[in-house]
Amino acid sequence: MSPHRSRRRIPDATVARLPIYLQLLNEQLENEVANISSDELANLAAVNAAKVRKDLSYMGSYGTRGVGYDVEYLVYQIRRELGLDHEWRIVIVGAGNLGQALSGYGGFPDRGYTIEGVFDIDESKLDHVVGGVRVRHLDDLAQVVAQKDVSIGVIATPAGAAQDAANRLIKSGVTSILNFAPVVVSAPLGITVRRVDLSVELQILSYHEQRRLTAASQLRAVPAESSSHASA
Amino acid sequence: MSPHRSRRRIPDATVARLPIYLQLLNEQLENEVANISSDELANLAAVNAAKVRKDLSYMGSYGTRGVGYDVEYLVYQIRRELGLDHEWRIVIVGAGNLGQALSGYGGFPDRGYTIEGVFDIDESKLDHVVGGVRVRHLDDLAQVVAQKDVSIGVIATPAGAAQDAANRLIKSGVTSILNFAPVVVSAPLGITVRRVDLSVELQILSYHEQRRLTAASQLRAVPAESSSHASA
DNA sequence: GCGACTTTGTGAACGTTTGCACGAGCGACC
DNA sequence: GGTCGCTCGTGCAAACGTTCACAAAGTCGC
Repeated sequence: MSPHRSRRRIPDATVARLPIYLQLLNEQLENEVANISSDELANLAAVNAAKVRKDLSYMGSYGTRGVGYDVEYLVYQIRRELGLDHEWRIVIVGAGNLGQALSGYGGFPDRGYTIEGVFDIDESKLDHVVGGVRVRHLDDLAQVVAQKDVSIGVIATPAGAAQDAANRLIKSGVTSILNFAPVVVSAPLGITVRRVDLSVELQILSYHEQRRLTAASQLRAVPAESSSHASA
Repeated sequence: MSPHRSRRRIPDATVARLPIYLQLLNEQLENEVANISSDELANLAAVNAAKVRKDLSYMGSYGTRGVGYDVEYLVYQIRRELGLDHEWRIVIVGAGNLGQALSGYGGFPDRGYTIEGVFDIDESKLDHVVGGVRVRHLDDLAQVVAQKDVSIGVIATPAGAAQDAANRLIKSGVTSILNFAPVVVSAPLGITVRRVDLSVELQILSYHEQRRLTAASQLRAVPAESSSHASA
């Protein structure tokens, strides 16, 4: 079977960078750039060139020495490795501001994610159309998940409703959950849960900002340590 | 001056976890839990207890052996370390779905972030009130930043407008930027930029999902490797 | 005040990630 | 077809992060 699937395991740190490379490479394609060196890509992504090469080498990717990488082929390879070469069907629970922002987020359909439904329990939100999808009652979740064979659920509810949303998603048969609510939801083994808290990033940012301020006021006249972090 | 500021540098990995501990501890406070052990906190955060202790020890925190940590004091310490013990004034550029979601995001004011303005160039969005703040024209950005002494800018524009937004923010005097647009924005040294791409997380999730699927179909009858990742 | 028990704080071992440095392969040009 | 210059792929060492394991330091009951 599958002659070229799933090679050696790719390090988590690398997996986290692949989507960024992918995006940058897509931009290059739009600008009709056919070829790119690890050094150029590294500059775009604000990382080290050796890291780029090592990351790409995990995919068994072949660049050409003396030349660089074929952008189109690289895009193809990264997409395949991330599983973006087939369609992912997702549902969003919570049709508030965040749920609406996510439904309308262009990055999703672009990358092969189809939003099969947006759900809420608030009567006043039902039947509104957000991002081209009609908001349905949460009670219809299981049916849609089963019928459309949805494997990923996105939680965009307030904190208090997140665990319930997770339970319903899991019961419906979803196996991966992306949780935007600012709580830790628990799930049985075998369910992958990732958490994104918008305010966490802000807190990390203000930590660095604060650090810079106190450093500046304490170590006056000492040259500032290198700042300008980029990417996450 | 300042008898107890800025001790040894805290590892990035720890800084990224502190906001999560903080949130969990706040929940405990609401439930009138006055004391917590590293083991309990570790369970809540889905991490290892030794990691919790080490993380907390970087702050010079003192738990009590045989008892645990005083929740309230821990909250105080983490807040101070993250710089949440004073007010941060932020502005949001982009009043689309995401900008609105962010303005309305409860987690911000809760943690000492004040939204001083939401800006857009789309005439049709001006003067709408989102999250209690009136949308103003981007041309007013510099004035507000200067007047209110804003130090953090959030970019919630479409990809194409992000770099311009960043330039304007930097020119206005903002020193830290949180970028939600799916592009890498460049900034001079000394400006801290963090990037959050909502679709990156989804791609990491689908990578794992895909991996699980192919593993299941290839290594049938081999017990599944431990899954259920938690947190980011 | 003492012994049993609990939980912290941290040294040391281990694993992962990064970055350097350099050999190897490719294209271009003479 | 040989030489030169460029860029990949990767072994290795250093940096960083995680986990174990245990002494130290506390509580509690008697």
